[in-house]
Amino acid sequence: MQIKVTLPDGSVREYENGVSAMDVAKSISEGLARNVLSAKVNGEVRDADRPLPGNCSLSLLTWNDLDGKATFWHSSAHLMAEALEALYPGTKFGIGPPIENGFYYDIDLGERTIGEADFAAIEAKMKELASRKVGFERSEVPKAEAISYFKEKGDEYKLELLEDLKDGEITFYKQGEFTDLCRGPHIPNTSHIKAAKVMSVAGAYWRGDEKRKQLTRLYGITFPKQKELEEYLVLLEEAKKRDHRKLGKELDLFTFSEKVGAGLPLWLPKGAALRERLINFMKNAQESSGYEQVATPHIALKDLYITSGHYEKYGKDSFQPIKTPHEGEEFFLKPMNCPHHCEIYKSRPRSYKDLPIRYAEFGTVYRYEQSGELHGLTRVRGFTQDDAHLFCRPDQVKEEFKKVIDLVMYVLNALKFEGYEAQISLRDQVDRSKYIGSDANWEKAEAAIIEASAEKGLKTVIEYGEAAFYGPKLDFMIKDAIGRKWQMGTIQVDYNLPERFELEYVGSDNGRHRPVMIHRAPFGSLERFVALVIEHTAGRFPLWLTPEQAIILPVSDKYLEVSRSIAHVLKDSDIRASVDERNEKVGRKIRDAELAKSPFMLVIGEKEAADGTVSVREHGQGDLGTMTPLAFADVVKARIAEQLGGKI
RNA sequence: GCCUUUGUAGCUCAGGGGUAGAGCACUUCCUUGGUAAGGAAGAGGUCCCGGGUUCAAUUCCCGGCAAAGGCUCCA
Repeated sequence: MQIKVTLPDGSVREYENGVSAMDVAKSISEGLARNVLSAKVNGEVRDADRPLPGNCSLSLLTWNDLDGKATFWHSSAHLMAEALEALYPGTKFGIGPPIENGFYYDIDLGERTIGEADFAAIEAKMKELASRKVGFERSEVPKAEAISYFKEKGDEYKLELLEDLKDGEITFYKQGEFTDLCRGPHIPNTSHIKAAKVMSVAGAYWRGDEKRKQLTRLYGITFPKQKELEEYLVLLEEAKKRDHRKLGKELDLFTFSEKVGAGLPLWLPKGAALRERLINFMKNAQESSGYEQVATPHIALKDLYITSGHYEKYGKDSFQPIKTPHEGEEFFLKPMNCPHHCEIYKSRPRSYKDLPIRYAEFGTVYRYEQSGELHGLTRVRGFTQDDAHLFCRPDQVKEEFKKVIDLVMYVLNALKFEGYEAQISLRDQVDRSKYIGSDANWEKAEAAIIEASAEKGLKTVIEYGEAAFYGPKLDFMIKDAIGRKWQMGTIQVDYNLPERFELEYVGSDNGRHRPVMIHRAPFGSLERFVALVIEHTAGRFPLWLTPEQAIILPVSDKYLEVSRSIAHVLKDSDIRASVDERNEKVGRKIRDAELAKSPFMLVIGEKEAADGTVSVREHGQGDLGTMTPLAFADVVKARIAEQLGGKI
C-alpha cells in the first residue's frame, strides 16, 4: 500500500505505508537527513523516526525552523537532566521545556544547592553524554505503570503531573540512563548537540505558585556547532551594551541613590531635559486632539481610594498612609490619577453636549513594588504617567477608543518603534474574584476594545487574566535589549469607576446618565518609555530628542572665541550645541564626541574661522564638508521635520 | 517577598587575615595640535552598613541594605 506525502513546496511523493519522516528525508538527500531534527506532520510536530500516519502533509524540521530549534532544546533539557542525575543522584525533576533562547529544567536538589561554580561540570557532563550518540526512545506507558515508576523513583513532581494525564496518552522518552515523562518530540540522537552552556540558576515556584515549594531552575542553551554558541555569547554582550542602565549612566541621564531609596530614579540635567522634550511632544499631540491639562496633588485621603476600590485591592500591599499629627487623618500617596480626575469631573453638573471631556495630566504616582522586582527605569516605585481620562457617552466609546489608538500609533512611529505587539488584556476566564464590576459592564468593555482594534486593522493577540482589576486593556508591548517584554502604552475602557464615583451627565432626554471612562497613557510611564527609547536607539536618540545636537570642536585655543560665537548663532536657531573647550587635540575631541554619541561635530580651525563656516562631521558617518552655521541649522531642522513626519 | 550571584577610587575592574592596586576620568604644568586617545606630575578610599571570630578583618562567619539574573506580583 502506498501513501501520498505532500511537501511544503506543494509537491506530492508516494511512499510505502509505514515510512518515517526520516526515510522521506533520506529519499530526498542524505545531507537533509543528517540535519533533520523533527517533523511537522499535518501541523503536529513529531519525532522524525515515527511512521507517518498515512496520507499527510509533511515538513522536515531542521535547526533553521523555530519548531526544529524547540525540539533541539527540549531534547537538550533532557540531556541536562541526565547530566544532573548523574552528578547529583536523587535529584527530583519538575518540568523542562524549551524557551525562546534555550531551555530550562526545574529541579529539586533536596538539601544541596547549585551555583555558578558547578556549571562547568554540568556542561562537561552534557557534552560527554551527548557524544554517546544515543537516541531518544519513545514508549507508550499505561498510567498505572507510569505511576509506579515515579513512585519507586520518589519523584513527587512527575507524579503530580501524571494526575492530570489520561491513561493511554502517557509517553516516556529514554535516552541513555535517563527516562522522563514527556510528550515529545525529540531529536534523532544526542550527537546533534555539540555545544552546551548552563546560563544561569534561579529559584522558581513549582507550577508558578508562590505558595508552593521553590525549585531550582537551571537555564541552559545548546547548539549544533561550537561556533554558534560563541556567536550567541557575543550577541548577548552586544545587547548588554544597549542596556539603558549602562547607557543612562554613560550619557548622564539619570542615577539612583541608596539614600533616596531603591526604585526612585533621580533625573540628571540632560535626562530631565530629554523628559521635558517628550512631555512637550505629547502635550502638542494631545492639544490638537482636544485634551485639556489638569493638575492634582500627590496625596489624597484614604476615603478616595475606598471609593475607587483601590484600597480594598491594594491597601495592605501598598505604601502605608501618612497621618496628620493631631487629627489622625490618613493620606495615601497617589498610585493612580484617575480618582482625582473623577472628582474634577464631579466638580459641577455635566451635559451630554460637554462630552467627551478629556483630562490629561503628567501625574507622578507611587506604588509599592516588591524589592526583587525593581529594575532600572522599567520597574520603579515612583514614576510619571502621561495619563489622561476621557469621559464619554456610551455611543462615543468606540470612536474615542479609535482616536486614542491613532495617537499611540503616532507616538510609536515618531520614535521609530517597530517591533511592538498590541495585546488585548482580558479577564481571567476562570477566576473572576480578582475583578470588580458587573459581568454586563465587563462584556461591554471587552467588546468595545476588540471591535475598535479590529476596525483600526490592528494586529492583536489576546491574553486572558491580564486585565486591570477594573477593566480590560489594549496594551502595547515592546521588548528590551535582552528580549524581555514590557508594557508601554495602554488604553483601558472602564464602566466601573464612573459607577463607584456616581458620575453623571444630563442627556438630551433631560435624564441622568452614566458616562464611560477611557484611561490611556501612550508612553505608559516616562521612566519606562525613556528606558525603552535608550535600548532601541542604543543611545543614538532621534535628533529632536537628543540632549546635544551638535558639539563644536575648536582645533586649538585660538578658535575658542569664534567657536563660542557660533554656539550662540546656533542657539538662536534653536539648535542645542556646546563647545568642547578642553585643551586637547582635535582628534581626541572627535573621539570623545563619537563615544558620547553626539550627532554632529563641528570642527573650527583657521580655514573655517576665515570663511565663517563650520566643518561638519556626522556621528558614525564622517566628514560632510563645510557650510555656514545657518546652513547647518537648516540641515538639522530638515532632519527633525523628516523624523517627525512633518508634525510639530 | 523568594532563589542564585555581586558590592574595593567618579567609572570599569584586579587583589587579598598584618603600608590599598591598575586603566580611564579629575587637578596642575608643558604642548597650540586638522577628523577616533600628545606628554609629565599630582590628588583621590569608612574596601556597602552593623555585629561576631581573631593579637590583628577590607579579606573569614552572621545579619541588614543595594545591585544583577530569574520566580511570583504589577492599579
